[in-house]
Amino acid sequence: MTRSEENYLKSIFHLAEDNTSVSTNALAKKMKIKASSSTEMIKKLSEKGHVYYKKYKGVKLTKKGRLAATSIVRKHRLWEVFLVDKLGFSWDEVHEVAEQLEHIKSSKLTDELDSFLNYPKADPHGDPIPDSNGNIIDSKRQVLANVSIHANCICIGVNDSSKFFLKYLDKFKIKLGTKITVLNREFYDSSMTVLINNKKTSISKEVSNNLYVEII
Amino acid sequence: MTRSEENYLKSIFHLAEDNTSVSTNALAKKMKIKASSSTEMIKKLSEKGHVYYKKYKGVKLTKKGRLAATSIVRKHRLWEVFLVDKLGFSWDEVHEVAEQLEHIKSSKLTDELDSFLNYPKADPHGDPIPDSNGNIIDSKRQVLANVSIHANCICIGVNDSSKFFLKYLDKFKIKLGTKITVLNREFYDSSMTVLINNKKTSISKEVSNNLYVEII
DNA sequence: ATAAATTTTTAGTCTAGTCTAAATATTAAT
DNA sequence: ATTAATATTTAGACTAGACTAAAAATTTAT
Ligand SMILES: [Mn+2]
Ligand SMILES: [Mn+2]
Ligand SMILES: [Mn+2]
Ligand SMILES: [Mn+2]
Repeated sequence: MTRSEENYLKSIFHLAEDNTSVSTNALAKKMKIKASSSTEMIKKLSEKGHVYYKKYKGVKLTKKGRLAATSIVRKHRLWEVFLVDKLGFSWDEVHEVAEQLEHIKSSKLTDELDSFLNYPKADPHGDPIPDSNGNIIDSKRQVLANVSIHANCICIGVNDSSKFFLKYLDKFKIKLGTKITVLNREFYDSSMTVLINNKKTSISKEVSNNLYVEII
Repeated sequence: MTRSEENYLKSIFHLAEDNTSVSTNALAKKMKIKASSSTEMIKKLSEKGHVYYKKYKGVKLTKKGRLAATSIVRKHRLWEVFLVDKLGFSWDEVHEVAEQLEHIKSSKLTDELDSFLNYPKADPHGDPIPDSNGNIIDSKRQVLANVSIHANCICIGVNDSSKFFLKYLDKFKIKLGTKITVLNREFYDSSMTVLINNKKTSISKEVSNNLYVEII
């Protein structure tokens, strides 16, 4: 499998973790390539048995394709943990490097890394780490925006791993494990007033929609 | 820089660490490609200022090319240390994986890795690790074959990092740090009798030529 | 139900990196 | 100093993966 093939499979997986059908265009958009290119690659992946493909009907991962995809995701997230826990990277610095490291081919490496890191369940952004069979335990996470008033919750993940969002969170001292108490929600703009580190803070809907929390 | 360009520079470096001229053919042989391919790439590297090239006269690294090459070697060897010291790989398993890891682009990663590993001076095969400026402290290593009789020495490296040789050494419990006393040398086949771990062992010239030692 | 807009595919082109076969230059041998 | 052998370069072809432009299918709007 080439690096390019791996990236296509990973993108298809991310666009449809539930294994619904992914359109040529959606894939092209996600990968920042032209639709004609994704059509081409889809054909090749179909030949190789990684996806089901019917012209004009989009594409779905096969068992084999899904396993390949989750293997990449597993490596990506394990490396992110490594970078943060062992090398002192911050959570907004790891993604680009993990994009490279995820393509290293050595199951021994992946498994030893997993062990070295003490079998982490989630990456630095709270995303679950698939096991080597492609299984993902997805704790039904909910978004802060949907939490009812007066609830106490803990930040357990982010829905947007962009530098911009992560640095915003850093500024407000919000990280995984941070306790958040919902005080109020504005009808007008869906902004929320919350208590973080014993400080009242106002949070826009963009932010509350991108924070995963667990009620306690 | 593409992965391929990096591999060419690394090969040129290994063929001539002393920066003598490398022939098209030697490069092709080392990289297991055809001479025509190396000619092509040499031209491109020359365009980009990584090598000096005069038709029919072979190729030499420029300052810039040498720095690029040593950067790859630095990464290769640091990753090998990581794999052995942190992930429990044996010294005959690390090379293929390091061949992939050496192409990861992130100077922060490389430098943090170096720090995490406690600034190792040599990789698991005793090869020196270049610093980030491309400087290599090469302790003038000598080969066991050249050591005089009755000398006491310590194994500090191997000249052949192939699985075959490394596994041979494992079988005889020879590793970096192992003390070797030279007892005798046969005129006929240049084989040596040596004392290793208090056991008399006979060693062929192939082996003694591939073991670097330090006299104590 | 047709027409318009959108999505998807096809056809043809480009670059990187490889190859084979042929041409040319260099080196070694007579 | 020629000739033979070897090394190197050139020419032309191939594949992977991208692109643009145009054709075809599908979806949406009238
Ligand atoms: Mn990531
Ligand atoms: Mn992540
Ligand atoms: Mn190596
Ligand atoms: Mn090594």
